[in-house]
Amino acid sequence: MASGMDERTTRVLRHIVEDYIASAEPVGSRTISKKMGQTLSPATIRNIMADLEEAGYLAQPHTSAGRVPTGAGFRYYIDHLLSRQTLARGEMDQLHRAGEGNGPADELVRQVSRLLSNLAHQASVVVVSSPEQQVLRSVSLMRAGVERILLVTVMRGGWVQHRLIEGEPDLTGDELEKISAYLNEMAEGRTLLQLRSRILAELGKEKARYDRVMGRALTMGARALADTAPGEVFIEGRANILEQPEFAEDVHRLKRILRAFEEKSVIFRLLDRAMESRAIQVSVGLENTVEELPDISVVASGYRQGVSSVGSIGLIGPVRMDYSRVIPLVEYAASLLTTMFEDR
Amino acid sequence: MASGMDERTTRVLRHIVEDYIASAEPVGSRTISKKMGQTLSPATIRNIMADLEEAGYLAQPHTSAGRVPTGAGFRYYIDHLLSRQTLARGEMDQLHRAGEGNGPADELVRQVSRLLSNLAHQASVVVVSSPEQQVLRSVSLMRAGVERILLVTVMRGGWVQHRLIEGEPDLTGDELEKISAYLNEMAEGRTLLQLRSRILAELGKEKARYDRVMGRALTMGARALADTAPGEVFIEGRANILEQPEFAEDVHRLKRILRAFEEKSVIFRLLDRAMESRAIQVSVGLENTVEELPDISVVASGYRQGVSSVGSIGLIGPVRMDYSRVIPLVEYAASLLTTMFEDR
DNA sequence: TTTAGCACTCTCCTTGCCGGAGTGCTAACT
DNA sequence: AGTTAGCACTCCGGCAAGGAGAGTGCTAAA
Repeated sequence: MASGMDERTTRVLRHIVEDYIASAEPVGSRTISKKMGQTLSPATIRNIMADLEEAGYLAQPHTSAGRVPTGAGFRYYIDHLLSRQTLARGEMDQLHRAGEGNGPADELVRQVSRLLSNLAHQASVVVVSSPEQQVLRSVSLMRAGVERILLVTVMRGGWVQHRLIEGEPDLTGDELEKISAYLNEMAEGRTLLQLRSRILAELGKEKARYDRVMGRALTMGARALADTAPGEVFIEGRANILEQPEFAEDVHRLKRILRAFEEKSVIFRLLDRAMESRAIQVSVGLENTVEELPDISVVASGYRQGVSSVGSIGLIGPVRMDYSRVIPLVEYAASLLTTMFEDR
Repeated sequence: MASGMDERTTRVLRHIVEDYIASAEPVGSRTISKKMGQTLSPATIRNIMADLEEAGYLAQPHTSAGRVPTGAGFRYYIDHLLSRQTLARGEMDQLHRAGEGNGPADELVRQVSRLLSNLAHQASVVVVSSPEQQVLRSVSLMRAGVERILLVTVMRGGWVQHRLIEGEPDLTGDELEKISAYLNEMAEGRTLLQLRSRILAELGKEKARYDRVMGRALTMGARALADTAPGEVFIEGRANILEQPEFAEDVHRLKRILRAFEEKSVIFRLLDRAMESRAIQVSVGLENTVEELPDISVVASGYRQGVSSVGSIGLIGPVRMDYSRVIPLVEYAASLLTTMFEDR
């Protein structure tokens, strides 16, 4: 049914969607007729529009307003009609500079995200997936208080994380260093997951019971890694979504989305499809997996550390987005993150 | 001039401010007369109101609206008329639970902040001042990539921080551990500031030139601590400010404040007065130090680690805030943070 | 000094009206 | 058979007029 449209019809659809993206207002037959160089009269366009409406791609807010693309309309546009804009040299450079600077990984990621947000006039989100699958570069145990030990892990790619181990009897500095060194050796080059199972395996062996350092290292490691860490979320450019009239007008909608931004789990759900897939993902309105936000779109792409995906970056905004511009932007940002983490 | 008001006048002012806080609408003489048990007629109240307006405490949006307190009116109310509400048992318990749980310090602070925001229906902000003045518990150097070393510092109170040292020639794991151990010993119990000057002092000495481990430790330490870290900002409950009609109506104002939330430095400027002082600080509208936000209030209080202030927590919202409730809330939250960091 | 009374002002809501934009349908045209 | 001109119709948005409501300032009396 979707492909049962002739070329003329799809051209009309394309113009409607693009005009609506630009103007945020229902678009009428007259406008489209002009835009297509008068080759068809408004009346003809109206007929076509009626067909498109019947097929579910357009809707009328009320009789005798213009037409507005539906979710399905946007979907069709994105899948079949979209012609991507090429990014301006300057935009690419800006993103590049943001990502290639010096500084800790999280800071750089934040900057890229923020810039992306400003360029797209949408809110930008980065999720860093739970580091379970990531390869460790080094770990260290540090004293963090009375009966508190901190396990710091640095991943390949420069990601730093720490977990608190509480209620651990005090150790001398020397002991702690030894245990730390032992764990570090065991960790390097393994993923967190691998490290955990390795520790559990070692714990079962005889030797662990007799070697004090080793025994302590293993039990502490096991405790620290027992529960999986949740991963992180960065949201930048919340203010930019006020640029979009759909949010500026409707406080209720704005509130819903701001609330969603405060729930990490919601953001995870929004972006997790993109995390797995290699290609860019666009979910339009109702398609997205989060019931609370049926009227927003997410454009996101995963980025990788070596071969394994470690997170994703994307934009969140109203369904009416300039996809032809926003999709290349997100793709470029994602590839930038991938290269950022490559040589680290 | 301020104290040149008789008790009756101030009572009227108080009622006006409180009514306005509750209703968000200009309040008229009739309302106040009723509220004061008819002891004075509306006409009398009107006279008093006229006096108050002349003195700068009230304003009329237009002839024949009611009166609205000015910034000065709020100021006077806060300084002289305010009677604090006592917190509900349940609210205190909630805050307590949020702060006394297990987990890393930043996580707990976030939770407290968030809860505070929800209880007050305002956005909540926590700043953690640059840790220069804080006492170190332990430090550790970790490998973080090719020619990258990570310096992790844990403060008393459980605050964790890390800085990247870039372009550092590679070391064997063993060397790194030794250097780390050496630095750690030197750091414990000192503030970052002290550690830095200590390092610089040692660097000058002869011995550093001959002892390889020591030399490297000192130069790396010096490099890592060369520039001061900026401190951190957590903002929670942005969505809650939409509860306030003044922001829900006025998109422009909302945008300004959301933008401000994305600039750490602005938040620092907003809260730094509170950081130094021991008492709670309330800055009303124009009083606050940030030109971009002349129409918002900040209620904030510093919290301490031992004797030195290490940050502050507060609320940001419209000038029309329920100070009698919000001030005790912020105070309690601040004292909670102080005790949280005490036994860590 | 307080208050009742009154005229006045201003906002806000409702109502009614008009113009503009857009549609659907029909009949004529190619 | 598809396309288009013409036309009647619908709906929104803006604007003006009018009335209700809330509140004020002033004056004169208590």
